[in-house]
Amino acid sequence: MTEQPRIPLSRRRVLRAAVALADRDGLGSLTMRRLAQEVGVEAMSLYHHVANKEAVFDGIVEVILGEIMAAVEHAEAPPPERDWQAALRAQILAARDVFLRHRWAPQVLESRSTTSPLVIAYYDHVVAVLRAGGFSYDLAHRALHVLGSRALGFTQELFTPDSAQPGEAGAGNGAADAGGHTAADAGAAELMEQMADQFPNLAGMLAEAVHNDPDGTLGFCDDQFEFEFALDLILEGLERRRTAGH
Amino acid sequence: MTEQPRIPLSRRRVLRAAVALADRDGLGSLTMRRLAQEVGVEAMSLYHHVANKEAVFDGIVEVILGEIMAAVEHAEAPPPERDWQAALRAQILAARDVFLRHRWAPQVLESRSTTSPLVIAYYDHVVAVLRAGGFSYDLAHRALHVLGSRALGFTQELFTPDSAQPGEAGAGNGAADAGGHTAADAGAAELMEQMADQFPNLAGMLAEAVHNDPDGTLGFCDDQFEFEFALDLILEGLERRRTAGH
DNA sequence: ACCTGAACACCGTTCAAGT
DNA sequence: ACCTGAACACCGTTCAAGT
Repeated sequence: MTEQPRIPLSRRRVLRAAVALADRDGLGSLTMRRLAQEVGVEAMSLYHHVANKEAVFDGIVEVILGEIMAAVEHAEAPPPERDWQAALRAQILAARDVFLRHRWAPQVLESRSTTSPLVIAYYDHVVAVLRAGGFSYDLAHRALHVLGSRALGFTQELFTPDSAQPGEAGAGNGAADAGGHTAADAGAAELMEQMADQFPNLAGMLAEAVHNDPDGTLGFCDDQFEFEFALDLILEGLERRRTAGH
Repeated sequence: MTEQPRIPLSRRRVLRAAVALADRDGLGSLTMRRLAQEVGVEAMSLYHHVANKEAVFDGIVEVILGEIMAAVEHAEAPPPERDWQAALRAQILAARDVFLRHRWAPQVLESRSTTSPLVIAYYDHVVAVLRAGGFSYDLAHRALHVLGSRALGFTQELFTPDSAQPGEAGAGNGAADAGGHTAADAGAAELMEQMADQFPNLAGMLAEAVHNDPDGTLGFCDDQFEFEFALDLILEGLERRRTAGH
């Protein structure tokens, strides 16, 4: 409609449209029919450029990892021989920026059963940094396990002590909307008390955090701050083991 | 067929069947129709006991978290006031055992958009242990972020430097089976060389690990060992920050 | 109260047919 | 070579009807 279908379809164009669609409407909206519609074609035409839907997921993982590789290359960091911690830290935070632009990407990445060669290449690069920093292969191997997905710049949070995050979350046919219209008004304090009964320790944690931050400019959980705190703790622990000669 | 449908259906029985089905055939086989078949009923009958499929997923998360709570309560651990590291370590490893029995559980847990009250209760207990160990609320909060899902006993591995894991992995209509019949014989060494070219650092890591373990009784990645190494590194890092008075 | 059959609105995917 | 329409085999779910 809005543009004439001049350029012929290609695998690349399909995958870029898939990424854009997931960015805009969430992963649940990424169906073959919707994707076809997005590139102005019938669903079955997609199969000339991708084998099936699994291949689409593999493809968008490739796209995201391409962005990560580019971001890592352009990151400003000291040579790892001089300061491996600063070098790895800069690389990981650069990778993290990509995931902040594509919030659905961790979920897709974790859903892949066979590891993408680009993921392997990324971890190969991490090992290169560690080796340059004086790690044995053994400790480098262990470091990969300790870092886990954090090496790529994200952690899947099971539990955010923040207020409930709104918005769509998955495939979601809108449900679970009943009886929530008192949450913002008088119900807030009541809910707080209820939580204090059931989860006294978390409630205490929450109460103190609110107290410490009266201006409320920062959220209770500043994810970026927490991510860096955790990352530094791990890097420091690894350095300690390295100098201990593991 | 094999047993008469004596006892009437119940939410509890539906959820236990769902867990058993996921254990046996994988998460991809968990459809409303298959589940109904499993309890000897038509698919539509399930809707008298669960609201919809999302409710089934929420339900089996409840079941697993119930198992975890029970396992944690029966774990042998010193009182956290005396040794918080040993106490938390024992709790986390007990929780981990449950996930080792239900390999699909992490994926379901991470797919939930609203955090289960049982997950909150679990993390409340973690904070209790930390508080007893002398943590400020602030540092306890940070500890939750550092631990992430590791507090529950699992880490989602993006990349296992092991040999490719076989078997089913998801919804999987069997695909990607072409041209793999030389993997076990002469192809292995060839593949090794190919990897050495593309991923020199990982290849070096792999080569040394094989050399260090000539008997081959242990895999390259002993996950339990790695999990405990990472956990101890983190616990140690947290203790260091605690005594530093954060 | 609990279960059912038929039907609806979606999926991913195959196949024979168009240009 | 690339795209299409109709069809198939699955989903989750609704609804009116059975006992």
